Amino acid sequence: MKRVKVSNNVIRRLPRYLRKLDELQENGINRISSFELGQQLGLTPSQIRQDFSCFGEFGQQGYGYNVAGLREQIASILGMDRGYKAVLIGVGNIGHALMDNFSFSDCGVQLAAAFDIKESLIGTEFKGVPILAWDQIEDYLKNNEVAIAVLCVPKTAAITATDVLTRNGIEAIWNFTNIELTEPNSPIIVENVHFSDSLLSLSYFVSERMDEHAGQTAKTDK
Amino acid sequence: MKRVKVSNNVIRRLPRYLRKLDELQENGINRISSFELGQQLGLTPSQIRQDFSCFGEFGQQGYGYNVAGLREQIASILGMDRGYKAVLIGVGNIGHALMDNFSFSDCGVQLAAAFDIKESLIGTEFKGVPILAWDQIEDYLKNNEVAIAVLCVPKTAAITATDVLTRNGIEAIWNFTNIELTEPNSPIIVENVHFSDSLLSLSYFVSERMDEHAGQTAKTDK
DNA sequence: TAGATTGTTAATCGATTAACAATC
DNA sequence: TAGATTGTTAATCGATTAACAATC
Repeated sequence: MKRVKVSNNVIRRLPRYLRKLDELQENGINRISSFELGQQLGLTPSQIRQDFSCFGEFGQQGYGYNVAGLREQIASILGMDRGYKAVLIGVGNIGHALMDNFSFSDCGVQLAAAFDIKESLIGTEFKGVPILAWDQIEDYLKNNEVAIAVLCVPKTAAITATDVLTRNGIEAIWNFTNIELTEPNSPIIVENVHFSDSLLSLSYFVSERMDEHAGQTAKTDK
Repeated sequence: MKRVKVSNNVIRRLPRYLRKLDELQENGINRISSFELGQQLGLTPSQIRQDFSCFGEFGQQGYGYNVAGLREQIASILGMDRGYKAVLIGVGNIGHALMDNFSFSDCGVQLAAAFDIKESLIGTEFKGVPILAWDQIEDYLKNNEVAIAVLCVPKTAAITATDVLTRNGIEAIWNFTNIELTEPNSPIIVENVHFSDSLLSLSYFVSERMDEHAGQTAKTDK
């Protein structure tokens, strides 16, 4: 596969392409042009073709793209076919919700185990995923090739947990704590899920809208 | 307040500024330059000054920025001082986790009520937030000025729920379902929290890293 | 074949960075 | 005052859009 340096913007669009292609496939559509795809995603056909061209030539002139084929290509680009293993750290509210609701396998990731310090949880299973003692994490990581840690511990435990995980060969942390983990020196990949950032952006857009509206009203009133 | 058209990139950086300023304040630092702030956030001083200049003049030559003052300005830009009310729809796993763990008030948002269809939940309270019957949502929205709906229902209920909310004057939806709600015609503001998009990006970065490493090893081997 | 649509090169647009006069 | 640092204008860089030859 081509691996030129691809911009962050392109990478963030890939999962959206994937979701749209899945939807098209569900609806029995097996062919689509960049024009039509652009319409449905609010992007220009040019941009879509540029995006894909970072990774190869997936279309056919005069025809467009085969939905199933393109879907598989993008899935592969995203690494969904690599069978990455993940461990979940901290089976509290958010951790439990992820185990219950979120389909790791839909992303091609295998949730292999969860870890907690709570005695009543240790040794149990949830949806087929064993919950183990946090004490055993180092052993576990030595014996299993785990790429991703899903960090769901309370704020106070975040730094220590990250240290342990990093020292034991974890490649990436999917960070659900509100702590900024990204250290300049660390080679670990961190993907933050900052709920508050998301809500604050929303709040901004609402405010912007209301101010616009207020401005218009004022103008009309004159 | 200035309300020129501000780019999305700038808006997405505002919550990060806020978090950093909160952290500085906690550490008793009450003055910072764009240079130092840039260092800590991995941004250039120029970018930071450009970003702030979209909204006003918050600094002072030769001194820098007052941390507390700047913090309040950004909070205000984000609309945190407007007391927006929110309702949460669907007290399942993720809904419950949000009510339990997430501090709406830290974002200046008041979670006024939650709604569900489950009999055993209706009429109860969780952390001071009443859980009401979904049937009563229209009434509730007519009698309360609610800006934001936090959508935590199962996929199958998402579209219907959105329709009801939109028709009853909700300004914005904070969307935790995996459904793409953004309709081209609808004037409603939608902020998506797509866990899978986030994990897939992470998966991409891990794959990229591994391919790079594999490439280097191959080269070294020659 | 003619029409459609790709992949890619060139043009445009917007965002980031650099530079610097203003000034605390 | 001299040094520091802002806000802003200009320069650069990168991403998006447009155009078009290639070709299915």
